[in-house]
Amino acid sequence: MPGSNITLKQLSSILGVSISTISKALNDSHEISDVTKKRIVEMAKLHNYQPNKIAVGLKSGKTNTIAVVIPSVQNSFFARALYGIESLISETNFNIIVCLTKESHAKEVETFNMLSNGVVDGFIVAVSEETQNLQSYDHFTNVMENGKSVVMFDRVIDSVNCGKVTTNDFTALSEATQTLIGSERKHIVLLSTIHKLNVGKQRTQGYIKAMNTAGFPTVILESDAEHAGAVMADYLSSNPVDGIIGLDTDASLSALKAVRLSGRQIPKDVAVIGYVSERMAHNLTPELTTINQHSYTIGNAAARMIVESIRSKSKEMQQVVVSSTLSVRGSS
Amino acid sequence: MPGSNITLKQLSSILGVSISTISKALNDSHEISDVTKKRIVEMAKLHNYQPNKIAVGLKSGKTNTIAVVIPSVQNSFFARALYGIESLISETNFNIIVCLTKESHAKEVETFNMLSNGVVDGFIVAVSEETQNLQSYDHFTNVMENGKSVVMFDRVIDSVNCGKVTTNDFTALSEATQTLIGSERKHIVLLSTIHKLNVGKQRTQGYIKAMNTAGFPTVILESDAEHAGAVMADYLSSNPVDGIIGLDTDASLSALKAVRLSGRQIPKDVAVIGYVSERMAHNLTPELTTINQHSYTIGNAAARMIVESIRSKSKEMQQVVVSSTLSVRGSS
DNA sequence: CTGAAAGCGCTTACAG
DNA sequence: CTGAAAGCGCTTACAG
Repeated sequence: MPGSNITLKQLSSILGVSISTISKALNDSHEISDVTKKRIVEMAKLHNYQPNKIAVGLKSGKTNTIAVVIPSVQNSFFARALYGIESLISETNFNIIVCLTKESHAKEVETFNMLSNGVVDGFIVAVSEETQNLQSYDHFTNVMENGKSVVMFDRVIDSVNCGKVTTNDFTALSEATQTLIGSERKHIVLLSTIHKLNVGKQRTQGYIKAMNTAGFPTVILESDAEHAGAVMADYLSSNPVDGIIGLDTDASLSALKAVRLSGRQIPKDVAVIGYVSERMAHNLTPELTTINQHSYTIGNAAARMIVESIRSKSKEMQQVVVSSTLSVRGSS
Repeated sequence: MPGSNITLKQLSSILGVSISTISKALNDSHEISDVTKKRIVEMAKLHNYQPNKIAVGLKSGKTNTIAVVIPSVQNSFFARALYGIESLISETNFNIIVCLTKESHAKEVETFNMLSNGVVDGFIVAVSEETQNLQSYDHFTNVMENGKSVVMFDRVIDSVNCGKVTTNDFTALSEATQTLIGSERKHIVLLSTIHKLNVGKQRTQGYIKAMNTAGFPTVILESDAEHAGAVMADYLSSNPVDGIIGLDTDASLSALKAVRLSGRQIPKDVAVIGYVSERMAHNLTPELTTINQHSYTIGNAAARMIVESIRSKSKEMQQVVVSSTLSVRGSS
C-alpha cells in the first residue's frame, strides 16, 4: 500500500458510508448491521487500515504508553529488569518509552515533566542516585497529582506514596553473612561502591546485624567504582581477611581481583560472595557465589503493577517484595 | 499544581484572551505584541502550563518519537548501542520507544505495524535473526512507503534501501587472524554461535581470507550457545590448536573455558581473541584480547542519522562504517 | 495586533 | 440501523 496511511475519512468516501458508521463498525459496535460491518471490515483490511494511535490517544486521554525511567541499561540488573518489564508489557496493548537518567536528578525531572502531559499514562522508575541524595521528589508527586500512575522498583523512596517493588536487601545480606560465618569465617569485610544509595545502606545493615549477632567486628570499605580495587588491596595487605562480600558488581569484581593479586586462594584463604549477573558469575575463575536479585521477576512485577494501576484507576498502592536468593558457587 | 494539566482553553478563560493569541504568544510569534506576550507567558508559567504533546503531534503529523527495535538488551553490544542512541537522542527534542524482538520475526513485524501509524516518526532497527533467515522485509518497506525514516545498524539488510550503520566485520576478522598468524600461530580455529547472522558470515569470510592468504587450513566450528563449550572441548581433545577466535560473546567465553579445562595455558599454548564487553574482558583470567566494536559510537551514529533524516525529510540514504579495533590483552 | 474558523483523525452522545 | 455534530488540545491560514 504505497503513500501514507489511509484514514477513516478516505475510507468513508470510498465506501459511501459516514465516518461514524465506519468507526463503529471497526470497533465492532452492536449498533451496526452485520452486512455493513462485514463490507467495511473487508475494505479496511484491503487498504490495510491502521487507526491513528495519536488521534485515539487525544480523544480518549489515554496513550497506552508507559515510561520506564532508569539510571542505565549497562548495569546487568537494570538490563534484565527492563527485559522483564518489556516481556510483560509486550503481552498487553501498551508500549514503553525508555529514558536513561545516568543518575542525574536534572535528567530525571526533565523526563517526568516532558512525558507527563499526554505522552504516557504512567511511569516505572528506579530513582537516580542524585535524586536520592537531594531528597527532591516533587517531580514524582506532581505527575501523580496529574493522574499518572507511578511504580518504583529497586531504587525506592519510602515517603512517596506510589506502587513499589523491592527486594529484601537487609535479610539477603544478613543471610549471606551468616553463610560465611557458618563456614568458619570470622574476618569478613564488606566492600561497597553504592554506599550512597538506599539499597546499599539496607544491605550494609543486614551485614552489620549478622556480624553483631555473631560477635564479630564489622569492616566496611566504601569507595567509588574506580578505586575499589586499590582500597581492597590496601586493606588486604595489612589485615587478616577470610571473607569478603561485594555489595555490587564493581565491588565484587574488584574484590576478586584484589584477592587474586594478593596471592591468596579463593575460597581456601578467602571466601567471596558478590552481586554480579548469572552469566558473569559462571565465567569468573573461580565461579562466584552470588546474591541473586531476580531482576527479571522484579521488572515483571513492576510492569504488572503499573498496568493494573492504570486499568483500574485505583488509588491504593501496592508493595511487592521479590526475595533475593543465594547461589553458591566455587568462590565460597 | 493539583488536578490535571491546564490547557490553552482554560488559560484563555483566565486571561480573557483568545486561544489563538495564547498559542501564538507561547510559540513566540512576531504577530503578538510584547505586552500581551509577557502577560501570557507569565500566567502560563504560573499555572505550569505544558503543551499536550499528543495534540501537537496530531496537528503536525510529527510525534518526535523514534522507535528502537532491537533483539535484546542483555547482550552488552546492544545495551551499549542503546546507550549511545539514548545519549544522542536525549540532546534533541525526540524521545525513544524501545521494543525488544527476542529475535522473533513476528514480534518485529507487529512492532513496525503497531508504531507506524502516528506513534513514531522513524525506526532504528537491528534486524532479528529470524527475519534474516526468512528474508521477509515487507514491514521495512511498508513503513518507508508511509513516509517513515528507517536506519539499520549492525544487523543490516543490503537489499533494503534505508540508512545503515555497520562495522567492518570482514576486515576486523582478517586483521585479528593476521595478528595471530604474526605471532607464529598456525592452527587457528574459529568458533561461532552466530553463523546464521549476516554479521557472522562476514566475520567468517574475513578469517577465511586471512588463513587462505597465509596458506593455512581453516577450521570453523559452529554451534548454538549452549553446546559451544562441548564442541570446542571435543575438537581440542584430538587436534592441534594454537589459536582460537570466538566470533561472539558466547563463543568467546566457551572457548576460554574449554581451553582452561583442557589443561592448556593461555596464551602460551593457545592464544584466544574474542568478542566480549570491555568490562568482561578485564575481569576474565587472563584478560581477553578482544575485537572492540565501539557499540556506543555505532548507536550514536545511527541516532544522528535518523534525526537528520527525519528533519531533512531527504530521501537519500547514508551508509556509515564504524571500524572495529583490536584491544590486545593477556590472552594473546 | 487580536480573534474566529477550520482541521489534524478519531469517538460518542444524540437525532432521525 | 445510519449519520450529523461536537469535541479531545492544539496550530495556522485568514479576517478584521
